[in-house]
Amino acid sequence: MAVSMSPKQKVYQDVLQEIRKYIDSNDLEPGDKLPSERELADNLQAGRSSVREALRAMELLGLIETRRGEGTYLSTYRPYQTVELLSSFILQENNTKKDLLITKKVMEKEAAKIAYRNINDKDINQLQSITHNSELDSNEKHVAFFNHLFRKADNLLLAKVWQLMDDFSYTIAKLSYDKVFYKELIQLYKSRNYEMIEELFDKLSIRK
Amino acid sequence: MAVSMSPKQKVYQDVLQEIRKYIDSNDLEPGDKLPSERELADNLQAGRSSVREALRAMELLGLIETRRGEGTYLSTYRPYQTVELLSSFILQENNTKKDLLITKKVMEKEAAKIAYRNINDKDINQLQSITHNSELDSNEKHVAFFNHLFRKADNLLLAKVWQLMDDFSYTIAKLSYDKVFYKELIQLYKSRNYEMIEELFDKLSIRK
DNA sequence: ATAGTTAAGTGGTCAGACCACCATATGATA
DNA sequence: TATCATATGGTGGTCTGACCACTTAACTAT
Repeated sequence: MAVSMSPKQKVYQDVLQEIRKYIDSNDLEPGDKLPSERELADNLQAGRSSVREALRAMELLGLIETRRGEGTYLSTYRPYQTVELLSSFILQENNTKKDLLITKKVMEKEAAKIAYRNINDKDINQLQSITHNSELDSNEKHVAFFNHLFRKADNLLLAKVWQLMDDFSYTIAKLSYDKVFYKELIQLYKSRNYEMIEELFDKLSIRK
Repeated sequence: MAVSMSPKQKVYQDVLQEIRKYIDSNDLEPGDKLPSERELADNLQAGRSSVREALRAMELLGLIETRRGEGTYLSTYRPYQTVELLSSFILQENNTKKDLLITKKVMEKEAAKIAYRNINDKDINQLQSITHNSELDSNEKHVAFFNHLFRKADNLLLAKVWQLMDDFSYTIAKLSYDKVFYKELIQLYKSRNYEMIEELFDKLSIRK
């Protein structure tokens, strides 16, 4: 039946605890391999399906990585995956257009500001070539442009959340700023004018 | 076999997506009932075990609540189990921590600015009473303080995402700002000094 | 030695079987 | 009629056993 004598606890939660203990007592580190599902089931005297429920939950949280044919491995935990999943549920509940667009803009502004100190001449060239790329429509330009900035902002979490919002806003309303905006922002990077970034964004009016 | 024609995706992840869609298209709210596991498996042409893997993961995340003999219900997101579990697995990653704290701060700053135009004398009093409430520790004050600001910012999405970040930062590092900070922010609201809000936040140094 | 084949191990998935539990319909009783 | 016990069906909880797809490594045959 189960693993411990806890009466109410579900088996998969027990398994979760046991796996944690196992990791602990064996000093497993990210990259190390966990026992196979069958072995775990056997050792913990639980069904393989229960073990899998625990492992799948861990996988979804980003705690482990699973490779078919190979095995299950510990991974370095980053909340990105979890945040991503939860956000997708939050977003679906609050798809107010206004909230979405404002929040997105906020994140873009902050990315632009955080990225500021990491922007070099090469980046400026790349940004410029994006705005001049005639193969992209205005939305694609927008995404490419800010993707670059988020990368330079070096905050994966911020980037992920923004990405999610962008995906959602896509179904609601496509958004890009006035052409002039991008040029002006690049200009600010060129002239090393940090203060004006905030102002530039504030001038933007949210419209579809 | 599966639900969609996505080849690489695991079934339980497809199921997750489908459930999300189901919730969306049926306008389900917290407290509402989901179809039974057997029914879902049938409708989505997946095995019950796969459906369960998805549901267990959702349960762990606090997205659903499950009552034996009754059914599965949507719940308002409560991260209890997740937080507890994660904290027992967490391997402190500096980048993660930094990303999280910065992102959180960004959202708090923007909330403070957006809320600005909706803040009245009553709000100022309430904020003040929060900072003076001796029954709260500094973290609780922080949360209560910004909860109020997010409410006034009237952007539910921003608030929810912030809440999410706060939940996670809890597992990594408790965070509140210097006592003086809150007083100064209130002061800025009082004196109707919008410009300085940005500066006040910028002065904050993220420290672990 | 090298290339090709085979076998064993692993995760991915499903179907079916019980169990424990809950709500409700059913029916007997007061 | 009103009340309470009980049967029944639905639901989640769990296990078992069976395949499949894929990877790795050992084992051939060349």
